[in-house]
Amino acid sequence: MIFKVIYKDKKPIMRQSQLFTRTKKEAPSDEVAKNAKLLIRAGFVDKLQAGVYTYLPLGLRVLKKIENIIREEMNTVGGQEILMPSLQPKENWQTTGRWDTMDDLYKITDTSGRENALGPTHEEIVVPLAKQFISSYRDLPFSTYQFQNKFRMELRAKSGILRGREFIMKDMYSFHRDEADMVAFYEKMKAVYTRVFERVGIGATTFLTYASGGSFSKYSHEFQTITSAGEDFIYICDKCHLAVNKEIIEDQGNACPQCQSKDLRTETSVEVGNIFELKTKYSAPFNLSYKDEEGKDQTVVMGCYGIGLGRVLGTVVEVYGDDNGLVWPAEIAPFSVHLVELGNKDDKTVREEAQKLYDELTRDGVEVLWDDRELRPGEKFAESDLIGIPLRVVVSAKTLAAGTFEIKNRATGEVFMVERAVLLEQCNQCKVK
RNA sequence: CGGGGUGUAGUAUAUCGGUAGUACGUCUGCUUUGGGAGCAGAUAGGCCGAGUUCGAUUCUCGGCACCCCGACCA
Repeated sequence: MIFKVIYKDKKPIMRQSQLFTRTKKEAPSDEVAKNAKLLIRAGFVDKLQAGVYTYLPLGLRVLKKIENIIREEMNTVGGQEILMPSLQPKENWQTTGRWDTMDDLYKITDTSGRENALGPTHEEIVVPLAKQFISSYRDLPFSTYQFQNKFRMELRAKSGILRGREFIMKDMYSFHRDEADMVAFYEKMKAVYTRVFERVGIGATTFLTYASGGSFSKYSHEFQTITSAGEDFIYICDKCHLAVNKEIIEDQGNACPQCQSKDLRTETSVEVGNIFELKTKYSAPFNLSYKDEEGKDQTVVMGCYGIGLGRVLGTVVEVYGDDNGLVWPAEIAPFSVHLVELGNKDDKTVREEAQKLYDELTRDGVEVLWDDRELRPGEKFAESDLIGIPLRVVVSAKTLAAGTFEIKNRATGEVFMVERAVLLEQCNQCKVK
């Protein structure tokens, strides 16, 4: 009977009494990183071992929101989504030489003695793949991407979910006839990445960061988000909203590469995304080439573009989390509204009102987590703050008597009593389009 | 990988070379209901292995795990 009710609408469970996970009052004593403490306490993730995490229902919802934002943005530049395997033959890695040179490569041997790598990145797979479909300059350019679990044998996994041994990454690869075309695409990706981080909610604290390495444009680029949990140091030019890393400072003097200003401030930061001009580094060893207009063979020029989803999620927690718990930006919040019902066994009117509101909001497409449990108010409030949904709506005997609803903005802490019409408008505003 | 720290119940902790205690959680009952409640009862624990000892959770050695600093990080 219960199952019939739950699956009637083919929608995920959004009633908290049905959620199999639970929050904790205290974080595990060995966790220091804010993201790990809060995400574990709130029941968003579970640590299986160092650097290896399970995403629980609430955490997965956030991860999927981030994934969808990235997907939409990759599609704007014509990226075509695929999914490549984690299990990768040794031969591919020998072709590029990285079987022997990559220290953090997971190597596994099966019972027949066959050796494979667990993919830490996918150049070794995507290049032979592209080779099957590229023969002429007419086949270029194109780009393809995936969301996929990467494996890296970090000697020291750390900072909660910011540096894992297994993590989900969006990796995109672009294929071009020459460097000019690749660089043009690369420049587009800078804008695309900027938009991704804006939508995720960390636009103000994320900086395009110039690093050394890109010989064509003189620089390579990273996207760095300011947070005390960061492992990197960046030097920020607030005028241009960009930054340079330590290498550039050391090699080229401490000036902004755009406006030449020397008025730079230092911050610790996390690398949330990066873009690379691969050029022919991987296309050459695999002989990935095309015929130009004159029928001559030319080597394909490549770029690649990565974003670690878990790292982005963890960074958001580091940036916004407070003493009371998580605080989610609207676009990636697990739910838009936390409907907290302060009911009473003997009085069903609160339950009925909550049900009515829940039905109405969900019909409008608002994602609602409904706390329908019979617990004391303090516990429900504390837990609501911990979970960090942007808008909390309370339905109780008090609000019923007043003929209003109580709403609380998690980020600002502001509480208002509002009429039903205002409430519906507010809820619809924080709805994710 | 070098250095340091820590391993006691689901979580957080205490004590002790001599039968391991508390709080939260969970379960039962009653009370309570606007900021992680109260009473009563129940549940559940010494990372693994070796050594010293009459006896080890405690001391010693080894292993493993986790955390921190560093190195590393397409």
